[in-house]
Amino acid sequence: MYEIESKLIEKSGLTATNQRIMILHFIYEIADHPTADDIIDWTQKHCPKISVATIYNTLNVFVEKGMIHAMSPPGSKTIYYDKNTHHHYHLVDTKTGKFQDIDAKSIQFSHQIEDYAVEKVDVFIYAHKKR
Amino acid sequence: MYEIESKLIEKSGLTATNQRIMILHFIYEIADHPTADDIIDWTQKHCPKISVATIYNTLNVFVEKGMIHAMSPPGSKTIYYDKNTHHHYHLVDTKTGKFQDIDAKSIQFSHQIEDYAVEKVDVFIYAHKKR
DNA sequence: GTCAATGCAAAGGTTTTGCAACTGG
DNA sequence: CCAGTTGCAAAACCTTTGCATTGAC
Repeated sequence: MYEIESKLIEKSGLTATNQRIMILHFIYEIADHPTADDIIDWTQKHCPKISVATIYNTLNVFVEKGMIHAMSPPGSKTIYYDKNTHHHYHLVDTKTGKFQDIDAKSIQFSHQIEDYAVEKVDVFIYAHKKR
Repeated sequence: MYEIESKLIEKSGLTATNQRIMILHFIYEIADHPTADDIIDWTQKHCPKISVATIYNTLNVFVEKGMIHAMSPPGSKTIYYDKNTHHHYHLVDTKTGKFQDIDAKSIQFSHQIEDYAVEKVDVFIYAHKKR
């Protein structure tokens, strides 16, 4: 149980504690772009006495180590966490507020920005489903 | 003086008060992607006794009315304000942390997202200038 | 046994709110 | 005047911090 999570945590040089495993498990296997609050809710139900301090600290450590991704839609200050897999963008459904991963290949960049070395691109597409 | 700002405020059905004019003036004419804090600093120097409550309220009203744009780079919780002109994206210089507007035409979308009606696209490009 | 990780509660910073006072048309 | 706007201070909110305790190896 939780071998994947444990491995990932240890690979980053951290101790695979219950709290960390549960947080990572939630982000990787259960939640879809959760906020810190979502994570607090779920982990506190599934892990007796995990404290918010630990959760915030852990999330910061995970982001530092590159195990998860943090992002916030432009104009919002809410941070959403995301498993850090391949390169993808986000489609924001403006009706539901839900995120959807979309493939990076659906967007092409022309070489207009030639004197810059692009490191990372984050794209937020706000849209609603056509009836 | 400040005719442009006044017109814009009144066009949105609001009273063009000193406070509102100064806030809008700063965002439109002086600042480059300021934060709420930048706006507080500047307006309080140029407008006696403007309160933070008013500034925050005004910013929220301006955003609602579409007079300005609010955005926060993915992963950050700081909100930056921007004059709302034509459709453009942001190039984030990862060395300096500064934003730069880039033309929307430099990015093309393939029609992979056919069942969604796209309303708005926000693109954050993190890059650094080549040597 | 030792160092890292955790929990608690308090502090921190930012934004919002309630309400009374003010102001512009 | 009178609705809309503002200022003040308090509250709300979310996140971080300090420190003592616990837990992993």
